[in-house]
Amino acid sequence: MPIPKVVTTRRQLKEAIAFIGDREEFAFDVETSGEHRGVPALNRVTWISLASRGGTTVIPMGHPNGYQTISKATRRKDRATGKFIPVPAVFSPPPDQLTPAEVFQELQPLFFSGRTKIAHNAVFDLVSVAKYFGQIPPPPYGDSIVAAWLIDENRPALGLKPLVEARYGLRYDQEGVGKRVEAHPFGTVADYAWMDAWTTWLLYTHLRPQITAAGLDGVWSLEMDVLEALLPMRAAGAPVDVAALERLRDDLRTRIVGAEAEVYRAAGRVFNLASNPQRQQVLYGPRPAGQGLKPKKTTKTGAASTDAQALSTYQGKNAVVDRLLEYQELSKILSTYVEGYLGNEESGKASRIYNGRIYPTFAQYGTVTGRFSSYDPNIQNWPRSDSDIGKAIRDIIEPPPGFALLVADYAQIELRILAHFAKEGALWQGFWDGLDAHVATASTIFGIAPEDVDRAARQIAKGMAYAILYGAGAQKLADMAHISLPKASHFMRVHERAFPEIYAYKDDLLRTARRRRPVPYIKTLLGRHRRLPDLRSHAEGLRKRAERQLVNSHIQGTNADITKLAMTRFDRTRLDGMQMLLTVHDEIAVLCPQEIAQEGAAVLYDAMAGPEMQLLSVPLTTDVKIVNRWSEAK
DNA sequence: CAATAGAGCGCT
DNA sequence: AAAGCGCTCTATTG
Repeated sequence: MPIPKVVTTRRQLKEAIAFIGDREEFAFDVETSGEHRGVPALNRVTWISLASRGGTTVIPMGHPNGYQTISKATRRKDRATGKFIPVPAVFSPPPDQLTPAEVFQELQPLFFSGRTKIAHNAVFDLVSVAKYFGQIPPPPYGDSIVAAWLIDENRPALGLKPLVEARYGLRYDQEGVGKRVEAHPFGTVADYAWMDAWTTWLLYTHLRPQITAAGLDGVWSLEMDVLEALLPMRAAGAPVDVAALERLRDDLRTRIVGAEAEVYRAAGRVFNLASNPQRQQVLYGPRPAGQGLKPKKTTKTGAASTDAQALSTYQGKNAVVDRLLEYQELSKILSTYVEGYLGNEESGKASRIYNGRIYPTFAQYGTVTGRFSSYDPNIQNWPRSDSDIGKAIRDIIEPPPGFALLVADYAQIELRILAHFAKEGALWQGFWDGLDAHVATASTIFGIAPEDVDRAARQIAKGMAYAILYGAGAQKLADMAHISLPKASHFMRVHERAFPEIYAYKDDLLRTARRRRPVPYIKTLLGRHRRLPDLRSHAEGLRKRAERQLVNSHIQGTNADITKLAMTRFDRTRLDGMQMLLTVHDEIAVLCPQEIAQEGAAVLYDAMAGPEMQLLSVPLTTDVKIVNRWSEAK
């Protein structure tokens, strides 16, 4: 029996499910509505479409519209004011539809079976439907966005529409139906949702064999396990102390008003502190209107830079500079981390806190190196705990009563990975001897005993380590370590003599990558690829850049492999009540019932650094802290 | 009005 | 001529 195209009756639903149920794997896609349509823990699913070999179906369950009956115009000009006013579309009543309860009850056997559930960005769709099932559908999973990313991590747009257009030359959403399905007619949305499931199926069946052909089955399996670990995280979100955030808002607002006034007083004029052209005038314009400072730095377009680095020369010497830097710090925190979450009526910012929780999205496909990215909100760039303001921000994560926060991070993991790849030498030995890596490096470079290494020497060594990782030049090192350029060059030469194995590793890696066809690439510890076409560029600047990216990707990507593996291990071994909250590249934070905090910490430790995680030829160590607030961890 | 670019800045 | 991100604001362009 063929599959019905649009399902509005129980009989059709049973037919559709019987058809899909005959298959081992199926793709699905949800359309969501409501205030929180982008938050899968809270949104309302108004359509679900299913596709598999030979058939695709779409199931509406609460679409509000029928046909569009009056005008196609979306806005009209007001005669009196000349402004545009939105015109609400007028629709006929929608057809009778099944309810979500009816639909998900029937879908239960399909989703809670051994069939492979495939979607494009599957975490979103799986968590969206999990609410209706009362639990998260089990693996196996497939994800066409992850597949496309593993095959080409450099692709700028991984969305379903760009991929479908690139592969099939097909464009089916010119009007942006998917952005707001409830604003479109029933038939339009039916076609749209149907296409989403169908194209997801097409893409997946096209891409999945390519994963195998490219030798990426290992990372694919890792990423599907990561996807599984992300589901409960995304479903639960992270609890936030709203009252503390509001107090912080009030405090910052007061301080900013003062800071702003002080800038104006010092400058002798009022201007827009956030406008670069105006800041340039005030700082670099001739006296008396401006401060007459000499620009120390230009932006990439050649303008006089007013960033903190450019102004640092005049710190303590010019009152406008000092006050401006203070203002800048406060206003960054307020707008990004406080009002960005609480919302702000005046500027029209929406709140990002729902039921006392934020729901950051961790995109496992969000970077070219294999790391996660985080957005809406980005929780990976919260200010560090070494300032009071940073502490206050981090501390808005509030464990519920009876819960502790476990915070674990890998110690110097990128340097350990570097030592592992270099296989031998002073860095490698230093990790085995349990030395502080930077102290050990300083001791080697300067030829002094470790106990004689002072802070300045350690700072230079640390700068050196990151210079190697990121491929910085002598100038950058000089800036970082606050030393002269000749000194920096000298230390870099000494470093090269003291750690020949590191430079041999880099050369080797470059050679291996260059030999690969058709495009040069590296493989991380767990087999992830990073392609760098520019490694063969004839433009020296591009080629050198690609060389730096290659070394960095090898190390950063291996770090991502290890952290992602640790997350999957944690997900499998976590005790009842434990919940992963967030991950910041080399760090994992977890909620744990207070009474099992010790056992929980041991489980987390083992997941991150237990015997099975000793994947490197140097020890991989982790520090797990049991705290009440995040800032206490550092 | 919406989208984009540029500058700037938070993090590992 | 330092790798990888996302967010906010202003100014400009469509």
